[in-house]
Amino acid sequence: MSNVTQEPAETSEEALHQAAALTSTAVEALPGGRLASQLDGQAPLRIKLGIDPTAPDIHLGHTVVINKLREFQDAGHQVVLIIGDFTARIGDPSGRSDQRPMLDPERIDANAATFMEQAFKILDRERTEVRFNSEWLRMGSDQLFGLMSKATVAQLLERDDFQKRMAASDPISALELMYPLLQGYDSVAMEADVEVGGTDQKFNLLFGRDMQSAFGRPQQSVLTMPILPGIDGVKKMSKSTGNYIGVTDPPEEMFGKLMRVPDANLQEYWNLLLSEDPPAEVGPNEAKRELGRRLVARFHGPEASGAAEEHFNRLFVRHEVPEDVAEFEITGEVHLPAALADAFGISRSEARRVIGQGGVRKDGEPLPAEPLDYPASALDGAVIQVGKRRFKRFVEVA
RNA sequence: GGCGGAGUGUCCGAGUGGUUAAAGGAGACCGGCUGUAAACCGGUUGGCUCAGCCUACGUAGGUUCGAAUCCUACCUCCGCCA
Repeated sequence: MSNVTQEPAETSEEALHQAAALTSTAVEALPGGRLASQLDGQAPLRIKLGIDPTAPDIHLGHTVVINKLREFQDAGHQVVLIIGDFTARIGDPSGRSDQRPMLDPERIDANAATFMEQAFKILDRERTEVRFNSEWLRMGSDQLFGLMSKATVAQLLERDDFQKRMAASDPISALELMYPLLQGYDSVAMEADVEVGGTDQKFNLLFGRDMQSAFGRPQQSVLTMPILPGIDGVKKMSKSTGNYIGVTDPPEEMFGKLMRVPDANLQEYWNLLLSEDPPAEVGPNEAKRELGRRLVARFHGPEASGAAEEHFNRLFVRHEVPEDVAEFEITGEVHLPAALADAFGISRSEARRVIGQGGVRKDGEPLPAEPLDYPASALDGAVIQVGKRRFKRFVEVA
């Protein structure tokens, strides 16, 4: 029992080499040297990634970690993808400054399904085991109490997120306190050898080790990956802050969003998403374009990438109307604020404001603040544009 | 269980009876400059049948000519004591 956690006396040259390669883009690999000695064993390692299906879409931030899993797969190891359908009901407190609402089960299931679908754009299906953690976490209270006795409140409160919240007098629910215990138990149940996550997951990942040792299991090693900033270049990429690029974003949108990433973040984006340095000999504009081409090609295929760039040039370099603009049907007398509200999903008041600011164009020409009413025939076939990137073709119908 | 504090717009945060749709900041949006970058500059940022009207300051009532501001109850959160 006691010798399972002991490191072998010597680690082979080859294992050291492999470990170095696998940890090259990681921020930390803990504990030091453990991965190398694990790699020395002949059996494939079980690499765990826990995912909370709180949002349906994978964005580029997630792909940093998923890419790492792929590297492990390519080296012959087994990935265990854990869909946190049970833990999602609690909500991971990591990086949170407030409580999360509990999610309902149907939403979680739907999210999990699309999430997996998207993860397989990167992962090798053959070497991926997908499990839902409700499978083992939906336990009886006896077992749950046993689990809870393995950790102290002090340990659970140690984490930075909670310290901050307490300092700010923000609430922490007892349920949230349970999160690391449950996630840690995932590692026990799945016999994880390695767990991968963002640096914001460090506490949870390390807690998994504590749980494993509490249950007399060998302890996993932990790999933390850098957090990709969102397209604002500042905050962590996430759906809720709206600064994300989704894996399923249409090609033009993905390309466009990548072009909006601040130059200062280029290096980071290249390193984390392509595992390369940006080309030194070209300027930031071209480096960003190349980033866009490659990523669009990865998720949508090479043809899509060319089309996306062309679309970008058309709209933002040549300031032309996009090729295919969705149509919006109008009839009779058109009250512009109302039509814009319906066509673009904004309020009528907002529509009025934008018109007043010269932000609404008809076939490229700004519309004046007056009049607000037009006969449908005057707008028939015209491309109406709000701001720089929202377009609708108005079409008169009888 | 007792005592005390707090709940304001997307978020943070001023505001303690009347020019308060509510200071300031962040974010977002529009425009300018550009490489749709960032930075910077200007404007906007509750809704609507828009020179007016309606709805809003935890919820429900009440006092008052008039309330985000005072009173009562309730809900939620925080702290201290037990």
